[in-house]
Amino acid sequence: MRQGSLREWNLAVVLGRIAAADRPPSRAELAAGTGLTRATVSAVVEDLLAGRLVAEAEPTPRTGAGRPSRGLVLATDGPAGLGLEINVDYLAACVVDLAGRVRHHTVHRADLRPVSPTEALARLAELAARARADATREGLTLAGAALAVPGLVDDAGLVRLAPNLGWRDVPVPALLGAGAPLTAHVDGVPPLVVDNEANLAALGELHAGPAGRPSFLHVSGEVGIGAGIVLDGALFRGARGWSGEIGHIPIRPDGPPCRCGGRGCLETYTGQEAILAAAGLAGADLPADTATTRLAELAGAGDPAALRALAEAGTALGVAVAGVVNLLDLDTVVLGGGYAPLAPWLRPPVLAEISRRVLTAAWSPVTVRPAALGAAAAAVGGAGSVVRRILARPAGWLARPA
Amino acid sequence: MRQGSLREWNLAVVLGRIAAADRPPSRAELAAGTGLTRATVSAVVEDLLAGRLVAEAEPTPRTGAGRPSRGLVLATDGPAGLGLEINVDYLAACVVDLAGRVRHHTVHRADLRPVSPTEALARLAELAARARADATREGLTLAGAALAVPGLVDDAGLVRLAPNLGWRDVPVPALLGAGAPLTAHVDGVPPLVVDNEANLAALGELHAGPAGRPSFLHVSGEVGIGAGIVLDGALFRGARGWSGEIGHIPIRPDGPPCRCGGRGCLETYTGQEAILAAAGLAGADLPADTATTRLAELAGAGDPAALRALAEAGTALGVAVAGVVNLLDLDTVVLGGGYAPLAPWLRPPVLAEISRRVLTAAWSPVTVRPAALGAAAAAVGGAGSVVRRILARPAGWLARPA
DNA sequence: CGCTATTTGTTCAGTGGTTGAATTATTTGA
DNA sequence: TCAAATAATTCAACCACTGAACAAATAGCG
Repeated sequence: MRQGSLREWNLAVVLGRIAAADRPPSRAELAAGTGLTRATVSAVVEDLLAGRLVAEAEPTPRTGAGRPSRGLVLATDGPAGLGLEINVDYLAACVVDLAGRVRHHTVHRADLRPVSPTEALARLAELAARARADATREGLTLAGAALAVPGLVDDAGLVRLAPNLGWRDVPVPALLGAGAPLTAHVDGVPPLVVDNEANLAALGELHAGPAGRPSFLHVSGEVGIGAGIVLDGALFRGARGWSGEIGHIPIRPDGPPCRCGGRGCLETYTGQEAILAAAGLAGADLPADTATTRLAELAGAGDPAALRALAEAGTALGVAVAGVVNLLDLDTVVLGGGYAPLAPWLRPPVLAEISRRVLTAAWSPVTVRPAALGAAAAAVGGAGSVVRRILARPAGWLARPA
Repeated sequence: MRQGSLREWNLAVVLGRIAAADRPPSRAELAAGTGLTRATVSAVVEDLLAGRLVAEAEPTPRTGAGRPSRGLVLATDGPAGLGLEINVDYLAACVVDLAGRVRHHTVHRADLRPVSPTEALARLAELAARARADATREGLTLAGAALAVPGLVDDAGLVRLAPNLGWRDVPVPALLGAGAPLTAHVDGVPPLVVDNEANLAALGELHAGPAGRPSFLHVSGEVGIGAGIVLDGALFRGARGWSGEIGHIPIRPDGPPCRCGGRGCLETYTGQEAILAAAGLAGADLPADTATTRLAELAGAGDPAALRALAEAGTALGVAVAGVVNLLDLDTVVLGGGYAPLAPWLRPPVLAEISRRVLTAAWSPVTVRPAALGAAAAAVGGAGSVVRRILARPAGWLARPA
């Protein structure tokens, strides 16, 4: 560790406190909270103010005796993150500022399966350009972009396999034109990172949820089933970045064959297609989200086939989730993606399996809840991950060439 | 971060490099490796030498031109860790020095099930006293102790549940007399930490194995089945410290009932008792380790019942492990505890299930290997965790009152 | 044997960043 | 109007790292 690292570290510590506080903290409060002296905090805050990462809040009318403190808030006219998402039946773009507010959000519904990767990415680039224009108009500077894809992605942004999209070895950053205005690498990170949809959705849930360092499993039920694993407040990506393939956890070793080559995988019981088929909606040939909405309506109306399909799917999901909870000792499971609207019916059987199968459930219960973020959660999560990177290491942003 | 933290950090960085190096590094090499100047490294090393954490190695006869370098090694007469273990059929104590060498090791075989916790811990205290005397004779200073228990342990060292030992809510630190000579808290950590046997065994494997930041699953097959999860070179304990309960992952949701209340848990297929019963060794009433040895002999001799039992157990284990590997994207699975001697027969079916069920196995193979540490791996791992704590934060040790 | 090249480790003035106390700024309450 | 109280800044001191110069120790070579 060099000498200058000290200042870098303290920039991150102070900025992190400002971000985590529930009300704008003063310099004095930051000093008390961090253990640094007020002199040091003042110097650090001066750097942050100069770099447009924080701003002084409007003075609050009533405080008490003494010189009034000036609260510090995250800047809403500084850097922002661009979040993009390609999924089977929609494209999305959004912009999130440092404070975590969604400042722009577009969702474009269309079945992407018959479309070539090149064409799909061209359409996405259009959405991105519009988002960028919007951001510039509001005085924001895009600091980077994250693209969510429903598949396995390697470090270079190559989409190795996106089965439900029919993609294989698609070099996304090159095709997306590397997002012309984002060409500068900030702090060694490329301007566009491509990541798995489930990972980014879990990140979104992490930052939308309560503060702290939670551990939870975010299950994303789309055509496939992905999971994002958050451990101690950090996304766990696995040795090669391919963690979370929960869809192929074996439920019955001799169950129906799965396209992965195994038998009785979770996906054959709880994948979107399996649920819809069991509910008698298979032939309808509706777009996936419409079909899910329809299923929720039927279940709400008490349709027996729908209720039975959801109960069975929930039980299979519960078996898999119970194994994960036993293994990782998680206290929360989040139902996201296509499962979020179905949560009222999936939750009871999942909870039942957990309480049957998790050793420690008796002492400390496991929470199962729908995702806090709605549509295109992965896009929002991706945009959030961009600004989080700046919050975690502000020195890199402050030292940028521009 | 205070100003002094800089030095604290650099002490840890330099000490870590010395520990990780495969041959004693010189101050100059450390400077080149860390990016610090030689002046700084010299100052840091002086502190470490004064604190008896490192020592200068014997000068090597041949070097080349220039002033000969003086290699630095971890001290073997400084702090050491005491590792203790209570299991169903043995007690163990060992002492590990900073360099990771086992300087003392005693295993005392006895069936602990009919013995009261108080009596068992009294016997263990005796082993610990002997280990301590040995350590003192060799010039070592015990810096702390870790006790491995086959059960769920909370932060305060209370054993909530050790089913195979028949323990429930046993306040171990109080009963062990808190190990009289270890009463000082070093750096906020109590002198005795109690932890799960599988966790400590995994830690032992982590440090005995190759350097780096590996991610692996260490499966410990004793009477119950526990697993220690190492992610990015760190043990993952879970939200409440109860991770790794792999024994109750569901294999067949409608399989035989398990004492946990669920059905078809892994333990009902691959627990020690289940394997022995399937091999026709159930009635023999041998101590567990003897029975395992006998089973290995039978399998080695080609006994059909033994081979069939092991193949079936390995398949069930493989199903569970495949799910874990899919979920966490691990590249290594270690067979430890009672599984280590059976690894030649368990490995093929486990590998077969992994290659059938793990999506990414085709691109990057998963290694399945027996544990590197032998008997009482958890005791060695626990002792190692004590000295690792010092290596990770040497300033705390250097600043100790004594 | 003496000289040079070479590499290691130490010394020392210089610098960046934190520290602690004193000082200034701004408000409330008597 | 003034004292009390709290917030923020200023400034000399200090700590740890930096860079360059220097001393130490060895190999190679004539």
